[in-house]
Order: sequence, then structure tokens, then C-alpha cells
Amino acid sequence: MQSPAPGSARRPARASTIKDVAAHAGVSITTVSHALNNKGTVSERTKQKVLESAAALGYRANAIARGLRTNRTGVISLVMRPLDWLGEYQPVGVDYFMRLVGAAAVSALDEGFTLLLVRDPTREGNQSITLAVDGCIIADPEAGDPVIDVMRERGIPIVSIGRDVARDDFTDWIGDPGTEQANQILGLMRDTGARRFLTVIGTQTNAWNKDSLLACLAWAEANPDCELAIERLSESEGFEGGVRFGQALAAQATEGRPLPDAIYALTGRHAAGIVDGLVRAGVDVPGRVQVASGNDSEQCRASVPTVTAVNLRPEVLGREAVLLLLNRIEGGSEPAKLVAPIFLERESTRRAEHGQP
Amino acid sequence: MQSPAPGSARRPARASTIKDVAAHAGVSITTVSHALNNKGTVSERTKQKVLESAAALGYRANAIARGLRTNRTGVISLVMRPLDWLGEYQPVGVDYFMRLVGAAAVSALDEGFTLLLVRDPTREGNQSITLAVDGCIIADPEAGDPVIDVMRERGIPIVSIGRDVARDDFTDWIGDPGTEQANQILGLMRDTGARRFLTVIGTQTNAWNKDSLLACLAWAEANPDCELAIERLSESEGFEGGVRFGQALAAQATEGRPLPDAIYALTGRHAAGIVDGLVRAGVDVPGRVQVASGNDSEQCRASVPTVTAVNLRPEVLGREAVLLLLNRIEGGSEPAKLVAPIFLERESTRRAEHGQP
DNA sequence: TGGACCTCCCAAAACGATTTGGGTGCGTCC
DNA sequence: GGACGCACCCAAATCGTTTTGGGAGGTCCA
Repeated sequence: MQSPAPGSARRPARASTIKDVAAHAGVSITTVSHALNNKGTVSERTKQKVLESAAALGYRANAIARGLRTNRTGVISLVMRPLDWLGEYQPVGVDYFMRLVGAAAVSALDEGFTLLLVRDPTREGNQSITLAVDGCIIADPEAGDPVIDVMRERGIPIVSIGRDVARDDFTDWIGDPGTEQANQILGLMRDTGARRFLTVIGTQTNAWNKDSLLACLAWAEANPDCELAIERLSESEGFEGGVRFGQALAAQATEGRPLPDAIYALTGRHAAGIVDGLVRAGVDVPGRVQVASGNDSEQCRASVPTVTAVNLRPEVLGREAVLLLLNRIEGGSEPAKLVAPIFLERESTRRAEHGQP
Repeated sequence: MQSPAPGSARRPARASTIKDVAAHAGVSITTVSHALNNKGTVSERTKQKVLESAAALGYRANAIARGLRTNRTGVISLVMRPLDWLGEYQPVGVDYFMRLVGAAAVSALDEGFTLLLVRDPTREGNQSITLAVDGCIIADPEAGDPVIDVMRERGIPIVSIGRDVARDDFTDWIGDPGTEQANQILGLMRDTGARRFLTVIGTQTNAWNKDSLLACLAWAEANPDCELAIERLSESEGFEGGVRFGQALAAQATEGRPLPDAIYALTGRHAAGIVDGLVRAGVDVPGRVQVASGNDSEQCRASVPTVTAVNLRPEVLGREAVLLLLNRIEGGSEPAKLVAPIFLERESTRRAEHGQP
């Protein structure tokens, strides 16, 4: 196995084709195809001959040619909408995304598929293979997401992680409505004395933001002794945006506008940033203000104090999305699963007096 | 835009082809191809007509057919050898892998490629597109890794992250020899009083394990007042394996076999586990034993005490690997970059008396 | 008038597989 | 001996592009 000179141009080494195998075995390409794929009728003797020739030549069917003919590539794509907004990869605090990708990739591999990471496939000039996949997973679609339209037009099965809030007919999504989660978090903080609440929500139109907002409003409706304010903070502001937000709150407090008793920030980076901003401004967390996050992230775990959060279980979401998609590709109609998040109580909220064991 | 009934089989909706566009515009398919790709000579009038027809029909060239003809797919693959060993996705403590994938994906997307995550492409029966990519990145290849042979045979450019220790002629890799890193860590612990050292290395034959081992041995050679023991611990043992290892060390100490003064565990999960095992067994870290990790991970950051570690900068590795690969695909010979790791001093090692500012 | 040279367009040949729709030869049965 | 069935094999069509190698028609110049 000679290697080309370092940096030399791509070796023109033509991989052997089905024609080469046919010639080597002294049969037609039809017979080779049949022998290798166990189709048609091929005598045992001929089949062995073909297998030997294929092995001798190191033949591996060209997946592109096969894909052209069969319209199957063995590839599923994953569109991470969060990436499309963030614009750039953020090295810290986006581990939800990372875990999701990892879980989806491994699940796909386990099922004999490969996972293709793509950016918005609706963009013109996208020369790549994004529209030639067997199926597509879209994570956190925005309202009326055009990716769903494009895939449907092409007849490519698509499932989402988190529903499309503008598309009630689209039911092939997994995730959780987020209602229970909001009730649990707000309820905990109420039980430990909070009455003035602030919910900090991102600016994207995805299901998570919308459904969480609705859940918070409904909760406030059901708890008239509590007061709830809503603020928007763009996802792309990240941790630093949270810090500024927290400091601004503290500054306003010195000017007479009272601090809320409890803050529920949906994004982990925001929550951790807010805690940091408040603490730096001398506000006691959780003594004066309690803070909780709607999505666990590394910053929540590493924060001082650590931030109470919800684990949305990206590993499970990734795996279940792949399995649902494969079912759809096979024409199945297995129902989509809900994935209930896990509540993680940490230091940034107060412990309930008579809590669980 | 009607949607199919939920769960209905894939809609047979045939996407429009170049033939449809040609018919619609009243020209030949050659002309369509030329007009859309700015090749050949097409009058401005005809070109406009073609563009209009293409837009009207929502035409997007079939990437598979194009790939068959041009032998270019716009896809690069990433083989994570660690995944092949671990066998299963580990939700915690493999954030090095996750960050690498994320960085590589985003870098590829920025350059107009998509990233395909694949498992060992040398395996028989791998029906997928893994051998039809434009290039391949292999992370942490093992000694004489067969993936490199397969890709070379097919003339597919390949670059690695970390060298192949059994292949000196293969220079298209990025990373770091790990020598400086070992010297720095062992030196720090020596400077703070340690004399009896223990290095804990994984069992894989990749460059990181091998080069780190050599670096440690060389360091011991150069520091004759120090004593160095080597132990192997399989990567797949993870955090729990580290815990057991640490507890075993502590148990042996009560039986008269003295504890080392300093432990250098290459794998972050091992290091954090060892700290946990030692602390649980009542050993003071860093008072009695110092511990450092060769690869930062979330467990290192979240451990109590936090674990001194080295940030191998997976974000940079992922991006540089993609850029190097694209250069090779274009036939370039730009030299590969070294990516120097960053030393992160934390609580599990003692502070040097007269350290840096 | 004839040829050289544009400009603009197209038919057909790839690319490498799968699949359709027969062939061919042989044995069996009436 | 002829019809039929079976086992085995193959030529050619097909998938949707790109690219090659002209061809038709017009202009310009000798």
C-alpha cells in the first residue's frame, strides 16, 4: 500500500466498479448485482464466483450510483435551528445542542443510517445533498418553518423536536409542551415564599418559548396572589446578556424599583448570567432573589451558586427523533412520544420547608 | 400546500427535474444545465427564460445525480474513533467529542460543505455513503488505522486529528505531540513538592496515549529525583473506573503501600473519578495527593475539588481539521497546524509558592 | 462566392448502479 | 416430437445530471 507523496493531488485511483467485477468473474453485470443483493436467480456456483471476484477487487458498490437508481441514500439530515440563529458556534453553554447531535448520530448509526448535519436547506444555492436524504429531523422549528414545507414538497419524511406552533396539522414531533415544567418551577418558588415573579423568554418563535409563555400566564391566572412580569431577551445574547440583565435589575432596585422575588429564565445561559450579574451586584441568591432555568446547561451546573434547572433530556430527544423518523421512512404511523423533562433542584432556589424526603 | 394525511406513506410527489425545466422553457437540457451553471454560451434572453422556468417549477438540481456525474458530493465525513470504542453514547463526560463534532460541523457548513457522522467505514456491509464523500476526517486514529488505508485506496483525501503512531509517512494531521503538556503538568506538581508520580493512561493505541507515555518517561529520565509509575485504565471504564481506581489506591495505602504524591490521568473522566474515589476514602486532595487531567471535561470542572486539566481545544481542532481537509481536496499542500493546548490550573493541584503573577 | 469565425444551441455519451423483460438450454410430460 | 416449465443468465432501459463534440445560421473579409 504505497502512499502518495505528501500533499500530492488526489490519486486518480479508480475504485473498481460492478463492470470490473463482472469482467473478472466472466458474467454480466446483472448477474453480479443479483448475486450481491440476493435477488433474481443465480446458481450457487456463479454466486460464489462473483463473491470471490468482488472480494479480490475490493469492490464496494458506489452509494451515489445506487442512490440515483433506488432513491435511497441511507442518510438522514439534522437541521439545528438554534445554529441558524446563533450564527456562530458558541464554545460554551450550548451543550443541549451538542448532546442532541451526539445522541442522534449514534442512534442513526445504530440503525444503519448516517447523520448529516446541515444548515437551512431552503436557502438557494445550497449545492449539497440536503434535499437528497431519506429523511430529516428539524430541531426547534420556528413558527411555520419553511424547512417543513420544502421537505414535504419533495416527499421527504420529516419529524421535529418541539412542535411547529403555526402548524397544528403537523403531529410528527417529539418533546414536551413545557406546561408541567413551568408549573413545577414557579410552584416551587411560590412555596418558598416568592410572590413577585419575572419570566425571561427568548425571542425566537419556537414552541418552547411560546408554550412556556402560555404556561406561565396560565399559572399566574391560577395564582392570583402572585404577580408575573414577562421580559424578552434574545437567545444570541447568551451568558453575557444575562449578566447585563441581572446587573440592570440590581441597579433599578437601588433606584426604588423593587427586585422580583423569583426569576424563571428559559435559557440556561441567560439564567446563569443573571445569577452572576445579581451576585456581582451584591444581591443574595437565593436569599433575596431565587433563579431557575428552563434548560439545563453547563453554566447552570458550574455557576456559583449552582442554578436550579430542567434537564430536557437531549439524549432521549435525539434518539426518539431518529426512531420516529425511521418509522415514517418505512411508512409507519407509530405515535410520537412525549419526553418528560427532569427537574433538577440546585442552590439558586430555596428549599421547601416540608419538601420531599 | 396540502399536507398528506398523518402517517400516510411517502408522497410520490416527483420533484421536478432538469428535463421538466427544459420542456417548460422550450430548450434542451444542455442549455438548462449551462444556463444554471454559467457554462458554455447561452444568450442572455435564453438564460433568463431558463431561470424563470426553474424558479416556476421550484427546480433544485438532484445532488445525487450530479454527484454521480461530477464525483463531488459536497459532503465530508467525520469518523470518531472514540465512538467506535465506547460502543455507546455516554451522556456525561465526553464533551471533548461533542465540541469537536460541533466545531467541525459548523466549520464545514461555513465552507459550503456538510458534515456526515459515520462509524467505521471499513466495515463490510456498510451500505451507506461513507465511501462516496469528498474527504474524511478521522479523530484519534489507532495505530495503523485501516480507515486511512481504505480512504487512500479510493483516492479520498483524509486528515486526522492526532497522528497515526504507526504511520510516519502520514503528515496530514493536526494536534499536538503532548510533550509540552506532560512536562508542564508533571513539572508543576514537582515544583509543589511531589516526588512519587503515577501516570494513568488509556488502553487505546492512539497518538495521545503513546506520545504522552513517552513524554512522561522522558520527563522521569530528566528528573532522577522523581519516581514514576505507569498504570493502564481502559477508556471505556469512565468515571466509575476512576472511582474504583482511586479507592483501590487508598485501600492499598492502609495496607502499607504508600500513595503517590501526584497522579496524572490522561482522561478527564478518569481523573475526576480518581479524585472522587480518593476523597471518598478520606484522602486529602490536593493536600496528600495532587491530581491532574490531560484532557479537560465537564467532570473536571464540576468535581469537588475542581481538577487541574489541559484544554485540548476541540473547537480549534475541529475547525482546523476541516480547513486542512478542504485544502487537500483542492489539491493544496498547506502545512498542517499544531494546536497548542491550554493549561488550566484548578484546585486539585497545589499552588506554586512563587508562581506566575 | 466561398471560407473562416463567431454565437447559440442541442443530441448523445458518459457516470455506476438496479430492474425489466426477455432469451437459452435442458428436462419432463403427454 | 412438440409443448411446457424451470433454472439460469443477460442486454438494455433507467435514474438525473454534466460534458463532449458538433451543427445551424449569421457576419465579415478576401
